[in-house]
Amino acid sequence: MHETLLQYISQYAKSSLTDEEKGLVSTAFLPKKLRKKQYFLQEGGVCKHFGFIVHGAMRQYSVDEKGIEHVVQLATENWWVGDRESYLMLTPSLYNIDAWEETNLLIVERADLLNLFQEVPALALMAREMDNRNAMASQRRLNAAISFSAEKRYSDFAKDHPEFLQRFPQHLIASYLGITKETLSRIRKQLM
Amino acid sequence: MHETLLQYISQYAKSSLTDEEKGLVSTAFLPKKLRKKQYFLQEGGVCKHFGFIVHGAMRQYSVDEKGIEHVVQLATENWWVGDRESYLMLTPSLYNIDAWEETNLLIVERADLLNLFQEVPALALMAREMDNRNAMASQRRLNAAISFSAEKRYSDFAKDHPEFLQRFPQHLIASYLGITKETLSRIRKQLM
DNA sequence: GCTTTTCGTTGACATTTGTCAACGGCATTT
DNA sequence: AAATGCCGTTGACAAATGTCAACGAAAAGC
Repeated sequence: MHETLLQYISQYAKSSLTDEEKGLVSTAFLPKKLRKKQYFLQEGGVCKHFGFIVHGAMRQYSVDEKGIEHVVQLATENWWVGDRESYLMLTPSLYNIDAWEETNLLIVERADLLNLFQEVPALALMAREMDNRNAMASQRRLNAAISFSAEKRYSDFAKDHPEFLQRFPQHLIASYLGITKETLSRIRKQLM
Repeated sequence: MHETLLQYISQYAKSSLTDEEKGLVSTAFLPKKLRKKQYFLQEGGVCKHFGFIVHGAMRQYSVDEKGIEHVVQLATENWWVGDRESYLMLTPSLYNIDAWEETNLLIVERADLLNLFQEVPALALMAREMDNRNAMASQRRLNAAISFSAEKRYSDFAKDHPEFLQRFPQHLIASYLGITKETLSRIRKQLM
């Protein structure tokens, strides 16, 4: 169960873990199973855990005044879930995070993670690497949102994340791209 | 000249610098003056410096196939400028960064900054704090881009950054919000 | 196996936003 | 003072996208 995570850490930290470090990590990250539609975090709640997806698929989204859901993130195996702002500031989250498919997570508590960063340097390195990747991805997505047409956003997405097209229904993809499901349906039709 | 930066660092690192550390920082950060419209970074170039704005106003933007500029960031006093992706990956940047007003910067080279992080722990702390703030701001802006109408994006922006309304012309604000200057003009008219 | 939900599509129409051209005001330059 | 360029606004119109309703197919639940 923890093997995937341990391998993931050494891969992104570019260094391997000692047996002791592996033990520390395995102790702090607890397995958790989520059923379909089950919440990992609900709007208004404080994000006190981060989760690593071992198997499954999840989404993070906000809900507007009209009750419409807006997907800010889709995540499958080997992705991290959690709301960074709420986690860092201990403020109520603006987002919901739930399981789209039945999902196996390894979750870690805030305090434990902060300790682990001291004890397992590779984990801190990995976290920094993830932060950087996340920052770069956000910048690109933001630029796409203000610069590109819905059609280009979709074809870029399909090129960059073909696996998501299989994994998530079109209305979630549409929401992620900031358009309605009807518009996405028409764009796809036109791309043939 | 360096006073502003030194104070900024201790403020965000929540710790003060020794005289030796101040010396190291002051040596590594070189003053640079940019005239209006002068580039700090051009598309295709690799971002080898980061800049701290002591006085002035700048913008970061991409240019699409039609030659239209899309502003991804506006920055004034006490902001950092640079393209993170290019800086981290040493790849050609997708963005231009230039001075909107005459600007005084303190710039630091990649290698020097990496060394400084070892020698001045407070600087590394500050950088981490900036990374976190940047990540939170990106998440919010992304959510706004896919969730809110142009009108709401503008009024939120006006509430959060009233100083920018004075500092930058409307067509730059419009671009930052992902709309045209005509649309922004009409939105403003309607908000009265 | 049957029922219920979810999903994707389509049509008709409304709304939002963009495009293009023109104009006047204002500041800067010469 | 005149000329120039930049800026914000407006009108007429076009294009993109959203809304609402309906339908059938597929999947999920019972």
